[in-house]
Amino acid sequence: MAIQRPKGTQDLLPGTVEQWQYLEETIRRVCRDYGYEEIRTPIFEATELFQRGVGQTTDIVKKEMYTFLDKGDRSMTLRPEGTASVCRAYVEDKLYGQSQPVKLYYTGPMFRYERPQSGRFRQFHQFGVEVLGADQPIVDAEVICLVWDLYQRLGLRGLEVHLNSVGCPTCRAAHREQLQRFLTTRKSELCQDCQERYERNPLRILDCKNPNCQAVTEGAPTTLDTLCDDCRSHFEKVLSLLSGAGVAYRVDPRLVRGLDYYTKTAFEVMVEEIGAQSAICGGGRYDGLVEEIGGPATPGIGFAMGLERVLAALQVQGKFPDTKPKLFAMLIALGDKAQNEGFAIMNALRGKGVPVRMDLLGRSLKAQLKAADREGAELALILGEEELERQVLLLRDLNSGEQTEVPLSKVIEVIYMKHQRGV
RNA sequence: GUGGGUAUGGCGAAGUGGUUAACGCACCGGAUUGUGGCUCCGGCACUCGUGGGUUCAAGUCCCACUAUCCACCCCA
Repeated sequence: MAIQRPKGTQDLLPGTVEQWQYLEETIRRVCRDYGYEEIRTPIFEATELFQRGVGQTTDIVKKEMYTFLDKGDRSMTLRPEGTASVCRAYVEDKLYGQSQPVKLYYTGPMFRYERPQSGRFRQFHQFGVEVLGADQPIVDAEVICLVWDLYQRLGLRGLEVHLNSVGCPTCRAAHREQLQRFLTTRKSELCQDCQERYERNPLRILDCKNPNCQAVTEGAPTTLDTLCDDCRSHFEKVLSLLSGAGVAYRVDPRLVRGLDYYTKTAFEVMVEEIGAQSAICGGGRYDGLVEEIGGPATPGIGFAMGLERVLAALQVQGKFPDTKPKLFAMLIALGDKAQNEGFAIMNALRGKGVPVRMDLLGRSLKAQLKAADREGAELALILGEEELERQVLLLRDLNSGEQTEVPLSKVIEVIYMKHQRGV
């Protein structure tokens, strides 16, 4: 059987690629407007970076990484997300020495070994933003506003920003203790996974989708209940800034992000109608991450957006602009000599920026006209032996059917002028 | 990793055991010789994901494998 692409990957074909380009262009424009600069990091990194950065207890590290040994027996991993790499670069390339904060963005493929389904792939694409070196709540708000603004520019509707604060290490410890105390008598009612989470990472029990666990945790203390004064005022400031900016957010005390590095603000943007995987963007603050991977203590915040999912939302909402490239003229040459002459004319016109094409299959006049029509050409430039003899070219308007003769010596000029006038 | 659905020409899609595998779209060719878009005519699957099995006979039944889709876990 013929070789097929790896499971969970996709070939992006003409017709679809234009949609990606549109999305990417919009992203770059927003980033430029907000003063974020692009960073490009390797697509694979030392496995240890993700183990330490993303966290040993996360699903990503436990079961989803594409890890391999290179020829020097070093363990390498195709990046499952972008934040760890950006922080590594911040440290390795000493970006902390530049004026702070450093505002970066990236787009590119990420890899996770999972069973594919709607909105989930093994190779998928993310656009992400990271701000390093600023701990003020205004940064959290700006980053969320950037996301919101991007969606507005794309024309997406029905979005909801879910917001929470998971606190700092201090209040997190207090929360952990309170939560464990709350659950202590009903621990046996929890699902298998949550029983394990009870010791390792009780916070995640709040996020369990099992209806039984949700019932058990009804009324359990949330991270919001146990925030320290600093975290609380930080969160409140973020909320008030977002309200002022007109962002439609909803505080969700049970929102817990799947990565270990988050502190304080955590958020997700959800959109219905694209299937079960409705999170279109996720992010938050990670004030301990840079230090964790060996850099100076540096606050950070960022998000990652799944481009496949954004495109899916644009698709169902019918928000793509028309991007079909428009053909202006089809040059139809009949016979070998005419082809030589026609080819030269086509090149001259192309040199002046006029979109012209010629048949590449040696087809009949009829077939070529048909093709011109199908490709939406305004004009057909017909050059046969007869015309060549008389040094003219037939100029046929494909909309009206009108046909006139133009001397070969004036063709370039005439067509160029018509193109300029848009006729 | 677990569960369910589906696999027929480039795409969509009939076919519910029995001679030559509907149809639509797309594509190609033609309808007086060098003229498109509409119309008409014609062409386009020695074969039904792969491998076994049942049967006189299988695209149609059974088994396995593979692929794909959807869902769970989790996430983008």
